[in-house]
Amino acid sequence: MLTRLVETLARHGPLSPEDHDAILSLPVTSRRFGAGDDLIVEGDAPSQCRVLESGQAFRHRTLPDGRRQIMAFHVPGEICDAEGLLLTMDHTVTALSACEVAFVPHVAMDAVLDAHPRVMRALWRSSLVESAVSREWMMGMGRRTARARIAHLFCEVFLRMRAAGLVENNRCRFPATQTHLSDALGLSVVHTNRVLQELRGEGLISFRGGELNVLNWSGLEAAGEFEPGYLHLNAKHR
Amino acid sequence: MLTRLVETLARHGPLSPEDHDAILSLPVTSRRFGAGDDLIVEGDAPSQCRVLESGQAFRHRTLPDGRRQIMAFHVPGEICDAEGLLLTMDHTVTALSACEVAFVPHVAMDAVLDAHPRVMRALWRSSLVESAVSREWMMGMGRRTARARIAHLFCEVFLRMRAAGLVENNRCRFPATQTHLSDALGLSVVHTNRVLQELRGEGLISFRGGELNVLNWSGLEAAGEFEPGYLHLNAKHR
DNA sequence: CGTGAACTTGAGATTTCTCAAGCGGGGTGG
DNA sequence: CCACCCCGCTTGAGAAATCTCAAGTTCACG
Repeated sequence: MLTRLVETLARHGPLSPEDHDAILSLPVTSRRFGAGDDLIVEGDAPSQCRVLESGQAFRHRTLPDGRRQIMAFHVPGEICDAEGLLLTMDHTVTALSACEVAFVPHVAMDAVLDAHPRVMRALWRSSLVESAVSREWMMGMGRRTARARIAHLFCEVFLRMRAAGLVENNRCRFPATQTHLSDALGLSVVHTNRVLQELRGEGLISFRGGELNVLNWSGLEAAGEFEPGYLHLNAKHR
Repeated sequence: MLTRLVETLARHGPLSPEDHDAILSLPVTSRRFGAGDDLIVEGDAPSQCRVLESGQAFRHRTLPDGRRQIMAFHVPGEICDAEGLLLTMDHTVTALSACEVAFVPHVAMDAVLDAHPRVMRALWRSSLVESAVSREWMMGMGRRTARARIAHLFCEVFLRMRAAGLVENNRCRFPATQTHLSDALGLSVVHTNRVLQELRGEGLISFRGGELNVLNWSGLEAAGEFEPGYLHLNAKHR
């Protein structure tokens, strides 16, 4: 069941065969969600972990008057409410596309984590990488132009999807609307739309039908001032 | 030595007496830094943890052309390079004020973490709270006005300093310059200055001589659309 | 008393926003 | 099978927040 999760965790730290087995024998129930369904909402104190087996999701929070901020996108293989193990949810996670989600009871997860320090470390490391991604988003929202922010986001999603083995021919699924992009980047939809046209016009990307197609990687990287280090993708585990 | 760290970790999870002892008997060397000194810089793969025993610090990254983004402020008691245990540093941490920093070798720390799952969890939880703070900053930079962002930052620093026992008479140390504030909030110094005058003019705060004085808490909260939940300060551990 | 960093102020320039409206395709009820 | 509707995308145009440039002031410190 959780093979995708094992792959993801293994990318975050060396796991022994026993660690593998422990994860794979975790009790799981699987459930499907449609695009736009909430996987978990602000204020919840969950008793299960949600693992994204397939599909994409996003974290977000909405202010009373409707202003929304998207804080992260999730790619298959990731636990999208890991903080729920230790904290009450302070934001909502919603399906961006149709998703298959594996539910793992916290009690079982806790037992594995306490008995297998390497697994806990791997999960911890994955939260640390998420933090690094957040910081990079801050860099963008605080100090980059709309154009760079959009290009940067595309670079990031593309690389993370590739790491999950979900890029083919420089294409990957990314069914975000322009409203999603705007809310992720702190822009208005109108402006996002205009900048998107610019990027398309320059032949850097195509972005239609829920699919991102990178036509000119180095151009896109340059436009986004993108440096992949913060994703810690290939770093040997330390 | 590490009593402050123990306090901080204990706020993040129940620790047994043995856990306490394990932390307190960690080997430590202490060092002083002046304001503006780097505690650790981007690209480092440290072999020690840095614990802020006193003073404040901030995380930041600077783009080639000089645009700087501050991603977090640190308050005494926090480990300011916890991610260094598992990751190469992707940003720099610099002293905001004069600091006293305790250095703990990773080998020793690792041993304690593996032998004491509750300690690892507490440390992990503290990274998760840092993430929550990052998300709140994103909310601000993406969707709040300059005024709300500044007020919000003051609320946050004030509450975190209070949690560390460092507020007296509604005052706490916060020796950030207006340039620091600007770089943390994604604003220009000029604009920061003007908004600051506004907040002062309304009698919400005073902010001089490296000291923050909250004159009207509820007014400041309102101006910042501040809701303290994301700090997870009083939450019972889960 | 000189110097530099931090803070202030003025004023014009930009980016980005808001409001408003039109377009287009897919999905649905009649 | 068609008409309608809604959501997402696009465009236009004026408005607002914020930025940049430039210069002056203040204050702590040597």
